[in-house]
Amino acid sequence: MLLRDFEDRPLCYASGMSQVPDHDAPSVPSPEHVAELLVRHGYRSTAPRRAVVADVLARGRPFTAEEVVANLRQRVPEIGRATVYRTLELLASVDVLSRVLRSDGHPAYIAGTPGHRHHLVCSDCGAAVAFSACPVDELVRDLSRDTRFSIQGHLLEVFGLCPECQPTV
Amino acid sequence: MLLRDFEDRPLCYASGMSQVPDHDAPSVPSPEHVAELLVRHGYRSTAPRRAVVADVLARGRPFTAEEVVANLRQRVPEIGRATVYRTLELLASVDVLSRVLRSDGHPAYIAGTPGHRHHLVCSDCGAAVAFSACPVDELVRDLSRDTRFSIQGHLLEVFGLCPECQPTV
DNA sequence: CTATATGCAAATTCTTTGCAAATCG
DNA sequence: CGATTTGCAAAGAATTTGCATATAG
Repeated sequence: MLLRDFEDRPLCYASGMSQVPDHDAPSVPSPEHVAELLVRHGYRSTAPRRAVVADVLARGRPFTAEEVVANLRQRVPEIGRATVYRTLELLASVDVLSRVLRSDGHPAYIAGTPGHRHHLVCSDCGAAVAFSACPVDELVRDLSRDTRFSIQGHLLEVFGLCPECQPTV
Repeated sequence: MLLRDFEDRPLCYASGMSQVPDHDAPSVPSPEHVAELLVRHGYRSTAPRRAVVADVLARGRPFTAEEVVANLRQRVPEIGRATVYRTLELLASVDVLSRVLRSDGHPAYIAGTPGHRHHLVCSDCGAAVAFSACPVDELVRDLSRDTRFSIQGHLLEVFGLCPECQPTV
């Protein structure tokens, strides 16, 4: 499909040494926490699922199902493509992952979005910074009142160029 | 693929008789306006493109490329699938359409989004209401300052149930 | 044990591409 | 006319499904 290659580029903001006050690299729950979460929801913690979880938690940027498949296949060749797809959906259903629309137009997931979080994503290298300041809540009240919709949720993504990827730094 | 069927459901807010103060059904530019826009951008206004435009402008909710293909094929059987895909991308590039992530997880387009607009979409029937009040601008200033990203744009979608689709009206 | 989850391969669905023929301006 | 656009058919991706087998609890 000729995806933009987000794999082999350096992370601008990996974790830890962030220069970013008030905003963090996507916070990553531990694999154990996720395993427990699955069990709590009545699912089983299996080896293939743990492999997917480990892969996915290590990513700080949006990724597609196929990217996970490709990467996992290298270390766990026997893992089934369908299992990866199913597990990603499962993880999204328990809010370990969020579905996002990547700036290249492909539907993708992003990890580490417990609670109410959004992402600022670099459209060049794909680096993601999470932020929790969400200005949508008040808007939602207005919309709810004016439209009589019962509002369930929202999707907010911000795109831009991270410092490393800007033309003239 | 078993998509949620947004085709044969009634529009909750079609156009005109909106009960929605300050928020409108997605505003639809005229086919002629779009044709002129294409020409102004150096593209040609051709019959197949006009057919796609007509189809697309009549939709008040997010739709996929395949949905347009299926619908167009009924009245213009000779139209090529590739032409539809190409035209949709073209229309998105001149801002007649916006790419959105539909609540069923499928990448889709939505028509009638001139200027800075967002959509409140019913996750049951797919009805869309556009709104222009965007609370993101101030956030963007903060993010820009704090992260040093040069921010290019954002994607905001709100999901909920329209009045018609709520369990107990 | 037994319900759940897996891997595989095949079926579907979605999207893109190459190219000769048609068409807009 | 000449560059752009189209339709087609085929290639290429992405995603889903059915089912026998394996496994967690």
